[in-house]
Amino acid sequence: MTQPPDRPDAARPPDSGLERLVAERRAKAAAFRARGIEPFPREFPGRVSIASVRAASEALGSGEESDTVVRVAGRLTARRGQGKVAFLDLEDRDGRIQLWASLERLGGETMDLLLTLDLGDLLGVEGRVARTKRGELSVVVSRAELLAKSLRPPPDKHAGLRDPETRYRQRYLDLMSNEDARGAFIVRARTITAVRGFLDQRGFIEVETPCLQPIYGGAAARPFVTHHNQLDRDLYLRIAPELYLKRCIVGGLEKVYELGKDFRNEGVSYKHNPEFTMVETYEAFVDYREVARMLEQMVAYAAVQATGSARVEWKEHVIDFTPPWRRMDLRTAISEATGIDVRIHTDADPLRAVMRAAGYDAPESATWAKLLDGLLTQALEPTLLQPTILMDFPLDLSPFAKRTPGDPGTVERFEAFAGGMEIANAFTELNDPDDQLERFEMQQRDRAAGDDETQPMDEDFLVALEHGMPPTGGLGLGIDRLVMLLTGATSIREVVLFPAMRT
RNA sequence: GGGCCGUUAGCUCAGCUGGUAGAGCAGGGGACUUUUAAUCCCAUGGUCGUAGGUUCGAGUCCUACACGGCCCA
Repeated sequence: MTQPPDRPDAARPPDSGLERLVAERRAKAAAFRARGIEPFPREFPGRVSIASVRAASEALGSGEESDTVVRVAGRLTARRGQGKVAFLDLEDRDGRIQLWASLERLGGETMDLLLTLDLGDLLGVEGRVARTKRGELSVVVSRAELLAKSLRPPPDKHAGLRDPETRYRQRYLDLMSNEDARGAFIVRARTITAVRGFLDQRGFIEVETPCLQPIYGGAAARPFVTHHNQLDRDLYLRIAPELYLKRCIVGGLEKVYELGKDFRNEGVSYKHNPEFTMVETYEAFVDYREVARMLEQMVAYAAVQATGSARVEWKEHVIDFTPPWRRMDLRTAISEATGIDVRIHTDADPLRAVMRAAGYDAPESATWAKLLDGLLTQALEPTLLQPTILMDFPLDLSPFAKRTPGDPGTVERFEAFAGGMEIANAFTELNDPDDQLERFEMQQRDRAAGDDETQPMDEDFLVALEHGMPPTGGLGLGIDRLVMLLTGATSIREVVLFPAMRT
């Protein structure tokens, strides 16, 4: 396994490669101190971003030097030339710019500083902006200051860091050496800002509800268990904020959302991380059809804000989030995709037989609803590349959704898919406390039958519903998966800064 | 959980049928006043993921394990 490098003072054979490189860097830091240069100074005032320098200097012609003096700071990523003139590349979060250093302008001491620096050191410079004869925008260095000494060698300046394990475990190395990695997290930040802005603008208020919950609920998942020492009781990390957000609706907050982490004790895959980010919204007085309209507008808005377009490249395709999205009835979609009509096979045994005959996985213990869900996952979901809203789910899979009038086995629920993944889940919220009690009881029966992803009974939530919850449309949108789609990432680990790793 | 692949210098990677471990970059010494992966010369840097096994001899073959990646469940 690839371990993070040992500390330099750790016992190891003398003069090993890394130890020597670190010793050389430490010796340089000591030499700076001996000359009265602090290798870790406290500030670099007046610094502007490299991107802003570039934007302000577009008109500068080759061979021209402007009167503008700028102060830029960042990491030293490359150096060309030595002796009496040198070119260095300085990189900050949003850009890279060449530094042009000459003995003539700088004098021996500063020139020596620049030539003694190591790649990876943090550096601040002041100078006029110029464009070289060959057209490269540069800062003609008149002052230079070491801002932080890097004591360990950075990844390769061209190839960057490739090893996926090191990229995830030491993400800072990925961020400093791979511009794409940095870009993905900038898109992520913009996406979250856009989602918040969209909801705020529509009159939602952002609320915060407990992550540590005495009873978990709101999704079909196994929880993490933790313990409060003083209260001497176990608590669960939330699998969803749903039941608390509905309490807010009961209280009259009318339109609420929460954007934050949920925790589900399940396997890790390209689209699952045990902790992940979800936005849940609840709006009083609307049903799931209105939620669907809001979702497609919100996602299209976020895509434009984060990437500049509602059309994004995904693998070899282009996904177009422009509303309206395709809407299909779940059962129709399944029979079109599989040839299996779940409206004919209305019991578990015949459906299981047909599924097995068609080559699908159909566990003996699965109920009819679970089998249908299996068909969705196996046959339909991977084909849903363009944004698609599948409407009307089996009641058994949806303990918090309102029944469809005149169709007792069905609820007003939709899931949205794109890129072959589920990205959102929504329903007309169940607000009849007696029906809710029945649903909890159904869940208890399923648990007794061996299902370990059922909802535990939540009496306190029922009491809240008994005080009266307005008709409400609710939504959960997976932020990580949305960001995957907006960045072209094929693994959730590419959009989670510090993904879960073994040990 | 199963299958396949990977783990060699700080980084990126070679290393064939088993025969004393290589390159580029980075780092060290030197040359160079407009470079763009700068260039040129010199020297340096390795418990080949871990533990066993086969063999006269293992980076290479076998087994187990660890960690990772991809696919499947």
